[in-house]
Amino acid sequence: MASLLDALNPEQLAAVTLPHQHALVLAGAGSGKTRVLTTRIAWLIRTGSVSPHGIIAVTFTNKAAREMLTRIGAMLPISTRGMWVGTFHGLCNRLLRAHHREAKLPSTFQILDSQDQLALVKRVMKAMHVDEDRYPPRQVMSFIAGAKEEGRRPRDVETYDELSRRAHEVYAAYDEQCQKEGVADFAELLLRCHELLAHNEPLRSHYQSRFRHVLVDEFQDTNRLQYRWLKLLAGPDTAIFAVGDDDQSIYAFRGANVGNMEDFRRDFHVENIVRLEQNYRSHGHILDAANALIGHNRKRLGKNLWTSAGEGELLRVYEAQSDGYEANFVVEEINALVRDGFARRDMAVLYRSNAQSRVLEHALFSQGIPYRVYGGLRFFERQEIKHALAYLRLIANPEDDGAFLRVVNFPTRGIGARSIESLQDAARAHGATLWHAATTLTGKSATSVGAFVRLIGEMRVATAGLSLAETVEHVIEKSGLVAHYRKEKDGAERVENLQELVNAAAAFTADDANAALSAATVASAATVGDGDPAPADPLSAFLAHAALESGDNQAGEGADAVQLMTVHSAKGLEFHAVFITGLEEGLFPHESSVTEDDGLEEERRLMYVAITRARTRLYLTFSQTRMLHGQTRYAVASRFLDELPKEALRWVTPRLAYDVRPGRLDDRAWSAAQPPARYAARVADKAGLPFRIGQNVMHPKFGQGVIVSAEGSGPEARVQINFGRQGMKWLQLEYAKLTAA
DNA sequence: AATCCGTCTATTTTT
DNA sequence: TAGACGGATT
Repeated sequence: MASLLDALNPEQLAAVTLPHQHALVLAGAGSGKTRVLTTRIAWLIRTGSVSPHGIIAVTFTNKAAREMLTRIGAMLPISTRGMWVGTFHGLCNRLLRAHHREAKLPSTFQILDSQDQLALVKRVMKAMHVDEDRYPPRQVMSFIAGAKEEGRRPRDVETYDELSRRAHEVYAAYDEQCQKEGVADFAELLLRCHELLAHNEPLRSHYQSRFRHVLVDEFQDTNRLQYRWLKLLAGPDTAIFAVGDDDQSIYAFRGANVGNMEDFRRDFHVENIVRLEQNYRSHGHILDAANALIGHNRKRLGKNLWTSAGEGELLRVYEAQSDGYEANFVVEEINALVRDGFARRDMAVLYRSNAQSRVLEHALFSQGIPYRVYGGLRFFERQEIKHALAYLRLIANPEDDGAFLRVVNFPTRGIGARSIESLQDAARAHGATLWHAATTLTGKSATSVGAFVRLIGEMRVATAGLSLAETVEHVIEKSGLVAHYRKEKDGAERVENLQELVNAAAAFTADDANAALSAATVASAATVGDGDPAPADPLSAFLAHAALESGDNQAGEGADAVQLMTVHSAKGLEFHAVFITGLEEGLFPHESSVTEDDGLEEERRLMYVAITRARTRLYLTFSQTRMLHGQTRYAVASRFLDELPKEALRWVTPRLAYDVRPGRLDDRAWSAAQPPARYAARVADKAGLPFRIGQNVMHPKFGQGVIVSAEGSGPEARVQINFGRQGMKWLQLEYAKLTAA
């Protein structure tokens, strides 16, 4: 026991050994959050206060769930089987599979990923003759997802405008269609599971008494429905152990509700609140900067990180003339760091939006520096994989219209738009699925649709006795997918991926299926049965796995490469050296955040997350000009730079030839941008304005700004000025009292 | 059925 | 700027 708790600091120890009561752990960045969570679980089991069977631990990502399992496994001699550790969606899926009848789902129900979901929304809208231009499917989809995340079915939804009224109608039809096809989108997993527990008292009390400990990771990221789900799961003898950091809440845009932390405290009368403030990651100046920055936020539970590691290096600030120069600076510094013996994989270049990666990649590539870009297409999202999965889905559940449409004519088998349309008409007329229409209409006839129906039928028969891997192998061959991609000129990689899918299926049977599906069933004589099912249908399980865990996005995990990613995806990671790039008003903080409620505070939290990724060295860079949407934009430095303590910063921009302002290294003049002369000259000639684009100006009301663009001439002339935190303004030159600054 | 071309759009993302 | 998408063309 001692060894388990040995290396914990007093706060961590307090959290780990809390009594069997609800608790909220405010875990600052780098404060050993995962360690506390996993040690808590190990401690509970070791002290015999609960069996693995009585624990459920919820995370947001599969990665976090895996990490937790690995670490628990390392701490405990016993098997972690029987313990429910997973994502909200994964755990709900498990419950729904186990109780599919009560949840009114077929045992083989399929999970729609966002791609599938959007396709279904479009299909429903088309059937309803809803104008896609007036009601963009994406917006309708997020309306539906948003409603579900609030726990609302169509009958509970309030509409407020034209779009929401129409979206509401689509929602109703969409839900009906999902039910007909036996498919569930991501939000549906949670909502359906919530309803299952809410409406089925025996089931609810069964799980409530089973799970004596509910542990939640990243609690600040939970949405309303997830919180309600947790509340349902917690019975009178359940203790919820929630770990989170309100300062790292950066997912409000997808429904995360930090307010859940306050609500939790109130709803559960939480008395045990532990703050983990000792940071084991970053040096002093970095933490000073992080603390000072986040101190500008009003809405906080309050926390101050400290370290015993010493002050360390100053943060290096660099102002570039253009995004290209900024990238070059980053590359030079990376080269220098490599020369000093640091691993590239221990350096990260962060940016606010993905579009910024291009210039950086270009610079890295031309210098021959290996790099890896996070994000992008994941394995199970690839076209060829989705196609193969669609065949598999049809074998498991032919009513799946999405899967049907995806492959009915792929590879092409002479089923054109008109035959598909007549199928859709028939299906609609009978209120049935496409499969139903196809089988009843064409029956055993010699039409191409009939041939497709037979193909699927044959596949189902042929794979009935096969292993999962053999099934996949059979399907990718017999469907003609492999042959099709062999013929295609750039198909080699796709064929490889299909082969990789077979491997994934083989691996799945070995590990995941057992871990996920046949976890120890501690005999529950309960009438209810337990969510530890006998490995029901391996194919459905594999398909669920494919939807819930979309796989890695890139190969080359092991390579020593510089890591490029958005600040969002850097959350939870740490690096020796971190570059935060594009620190400009309008970009970071992003311009669309100023109109959102609490948008700026969320941007600031994002910056806080970015800063706290760095262990020893942190670069903050921005550029005077940036190519955005095909246009050069002039920008001023991000206000976040002003919010950092000067004592922690070291200005590293070399004095530029054109820049002769005195004392610029010391005073705040650098926060106004000076564009390269060549841009200014060209535009000034053309527009004939007294002011140049890129020029710094002073306005009596708005203060200092930079001219971003101009239009018109003479008395009509107007200029657009970026006043930094005052925002972007169009001013008529004739009236605006502008002076050169 | 495949390819081409014009139009549109552009924050962040996991499941 | 560049990628995605939809419609039209070959």
